[in-house]
Amino acid sequence: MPTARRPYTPRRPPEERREQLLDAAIAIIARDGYAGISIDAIAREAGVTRPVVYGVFAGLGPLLYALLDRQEQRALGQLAAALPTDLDGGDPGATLILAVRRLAEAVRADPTTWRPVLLAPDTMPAAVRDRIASDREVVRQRLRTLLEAGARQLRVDDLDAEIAAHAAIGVAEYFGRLIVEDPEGFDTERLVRAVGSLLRAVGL
Amino acid sequence: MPTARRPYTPRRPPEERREQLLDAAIAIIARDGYAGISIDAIAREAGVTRPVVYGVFAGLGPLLYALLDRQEQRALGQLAAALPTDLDGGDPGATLILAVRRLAEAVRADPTTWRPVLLAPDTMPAAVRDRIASDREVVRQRLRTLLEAGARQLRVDDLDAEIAAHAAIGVAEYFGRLIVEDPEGFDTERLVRAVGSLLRAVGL
DNA sequence: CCGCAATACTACACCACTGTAAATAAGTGA
DNA sequence: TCACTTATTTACAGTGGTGTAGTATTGCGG
Repeated sequence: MPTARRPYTPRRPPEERREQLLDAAIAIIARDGYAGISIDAIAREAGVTRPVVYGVFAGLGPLLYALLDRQEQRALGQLAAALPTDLDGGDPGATLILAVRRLAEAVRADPTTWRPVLLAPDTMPAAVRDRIASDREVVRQRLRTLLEAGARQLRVDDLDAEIAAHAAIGVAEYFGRLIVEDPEGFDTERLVRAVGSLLRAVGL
Repeated sequence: MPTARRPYTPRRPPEERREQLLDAAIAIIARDGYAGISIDAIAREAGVTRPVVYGVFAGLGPLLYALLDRQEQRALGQLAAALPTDLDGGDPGATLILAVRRLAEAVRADPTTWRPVLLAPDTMPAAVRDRIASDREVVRQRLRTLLEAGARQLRVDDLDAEIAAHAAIGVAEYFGRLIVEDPEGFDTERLVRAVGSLLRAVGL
């Protein structure tokens, strides 16, 4: 009796297979964390054998890089939508509150996109971590510019915008992780209120 | 010609061997990150064979847990030394600035202790991560109490101490990671000055 | 200086994952 | 319906790690 042959998975053009494999990788990360990721696990998750994966990606590193690339596009898009380009003389406080609410909602609505960015551990390939770090720097510079504009507008002259931008990124990523890990247990409005009273304490 | 026998490493009583192995683990983490950790790697680093490691620890999980345990004692000790127990009617601003400086210096002086706590990736055993999470909660509650006392003293009545404590932990851990990853490139005094001007903005 | 318990090492069986060459099935166009 | 391209599978060789049973060495107490 010959050993039963595995039934063929439906054929897909490479581009479609590629997306499917990235989705499989995300599913594993969401279910088992980054520890569970491997070419083998991804192939299994997609109901496919390893050579299929190698047909589309050169290895785990490139696959993870592609994954980040895809999720990063989405994350940066949501970020751009939440953050103003410049202040235009508008009310900096209102702008901040709006940005906070939008970001919190974006992360809550789409944790799958944000998880690989906010929770990338140091077991990720160096290329991936470097990319995330450089994205973070871009966002931080933009934030710094905004903070400087806000400070000018409010006649604050002793703001260290560099440090402040660091701190803002730190808090934002922290709350982002909180949301990703427990979207239900997070109260966006309470956060917004807290930002509101901080603004009041600073004097608008 | 019989294959050359490996020379015996000097014998050590278990307690001493235990410390040596934990030191070896730390060295690997510092050099290669958490990705490089394994019983095998630790044994090699210590110049010893695997069975020696198994003689002291039941496996990688228990070893990492023991490692965290040791470093955590040191970290919590430094934290306790940096954070006041209560405000006692002292100046909350000065207290905060002192705490910030002490913490920054503590992390800079001893990154080896803090790295496993601040940079524990999700590839760490669940037991380890849970322990870190619960430590964080303890610190956060203490912080919340301090913030409430400070708010009372300053006649601030709309502070959400829960959220504020979260934010403070978020920023503190972020800057902590910055220091651990690049102790030289970090300017403690500049950070302290920035906290100072924030305090001034809030009105002392 | 010798016996022996404590401590270390060797060797093996096993598992999970990697990467690739060769075989096979599935569609597609003539 | 048949040939052919393309996508998928099987099979194998290699790597690195785990955990343990058995054996050798060390160095201390007498």
